Amino acid sequence: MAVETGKTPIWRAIANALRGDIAEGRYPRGSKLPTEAVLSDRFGVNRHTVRHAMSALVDEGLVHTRRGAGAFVKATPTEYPLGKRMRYHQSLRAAGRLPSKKVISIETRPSTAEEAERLALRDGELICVKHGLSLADGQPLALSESHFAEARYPGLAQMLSEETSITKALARVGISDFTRASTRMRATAATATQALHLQVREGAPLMYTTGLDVDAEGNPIEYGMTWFCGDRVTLTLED
Amino acid sequence: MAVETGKTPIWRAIANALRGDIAEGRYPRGSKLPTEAVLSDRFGVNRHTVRHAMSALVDEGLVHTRRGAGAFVKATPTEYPLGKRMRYHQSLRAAGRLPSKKVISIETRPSTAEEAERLALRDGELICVKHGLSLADGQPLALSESHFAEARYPGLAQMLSEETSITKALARVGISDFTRASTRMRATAATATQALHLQVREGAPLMYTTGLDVDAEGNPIEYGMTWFCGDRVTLTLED
DNA sequence: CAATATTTGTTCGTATGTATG
DNA sequence: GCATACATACGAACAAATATT
Repeated sequence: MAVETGKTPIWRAIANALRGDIAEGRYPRGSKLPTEAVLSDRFGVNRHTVRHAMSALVDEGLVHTRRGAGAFVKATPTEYPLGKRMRYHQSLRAAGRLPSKKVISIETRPSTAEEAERLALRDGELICVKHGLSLADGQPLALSESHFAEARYPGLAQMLSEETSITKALARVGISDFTRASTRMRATAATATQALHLQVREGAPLMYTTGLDVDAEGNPIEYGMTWFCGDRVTLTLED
Repeated sequence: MAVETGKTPIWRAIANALRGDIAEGRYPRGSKLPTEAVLSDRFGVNRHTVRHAMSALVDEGLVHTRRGAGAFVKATPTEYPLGKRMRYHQSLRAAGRLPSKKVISIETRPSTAEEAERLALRDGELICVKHGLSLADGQPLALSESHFAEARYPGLAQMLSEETSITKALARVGISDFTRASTRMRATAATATQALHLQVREGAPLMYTTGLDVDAEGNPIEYGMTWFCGDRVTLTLED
């Protein structure tokens, strides 16, 4: 990938290029990156500039360096399959990651017109909203906001605070199965608060997805919004 | 949506918030935005600051204003369905947009190891690469890079330069049908060159998708990369 | 139709932080 | 250190177009 001029500092552009290459799988997990000498030659910059970029990648936890040996890819983006039956923990374990979740807040409040429409409720009916943070190998991966109709699932707020997984909490209120009905995706820039939670720069690219989960009869169960960290996840869509 | 502190100027944060609201459909196409007075009160800022944000949205072509009347939503993000049979022109016309394409460059060169693998070629075999820009209603929507095996489709480079649509060019070399085998998505920041083509800020969030198109027998035809402008497109995924 | 209220557009002024030379 | 320029943000007033009563 070429590096071009502009407002972006050169070292950051180089870091972006290397991060992209790692993300694309050109440098798989565990593989050795080109030496600083090769990189500084390839990009036409001083070795110090390459070192600056590399140190940024080390800070991000993407690569680690060993003196005399080289720089090695520590983590590659998590492959996250989109589909009717995606489950967070399951998907991440399949990708060889250790999944974990942190609850940021759980609130019960009247729904807005939009939320009510998505969940097929009357405007203003109570909904249970869970804000959470999803991690892979301890690294923040995504922020989520999940909306449920309070009246349909009494005690759900309590369950959500006790269980780590939404799937399990839903099971405890009698929802044994659900599927994804629709997904919408956009790219957005991280706000200051999002950046704080995801441990990225403000303005960092995020994949913003909204989705509706329904039961076997097609009744809406959960209306969810997820902000994936653009650098750390690749959403995949098979056939 | 709340506006938070940080390095981002307040007017830009407000513009982002409004852009997001429009994208989410909270303000449908043609609807009136809240007055400057209401917005400046809601965000707790001076009316000038709101005006600055609004003027940015006007510049983007997202909103138009009428003195004495208000600010109105001019365009909402194009809905772009992902699926086995997505075709650019067809999808955009379905979304009520006027699609057009611009060819940036067409080159024939030896494939890299990665490109060869995706297209099931021997390393170094010639490939035909087309760089293009997709527009909706004259506004840049996405940058694309399409890779084809040169040997399999003699004369394709010529066809690609003559036809506006890849589908038509492929038809002229005997490919009557193809489907999308797999799609991968990530969020990235626009580089300076990408920003120039897409007419966005450097660092603006893009949806980077890579996909492989195959024929009825599953043989790879096209390996394509597309950078969608995050603010102007919503990728959708039904059932 | 006319009077009035609302809303955007414009032009002053003030102040602050930051980058540049 | 200092002067300069620029972007950001707030405040007040008025003009012009539109909407409403």
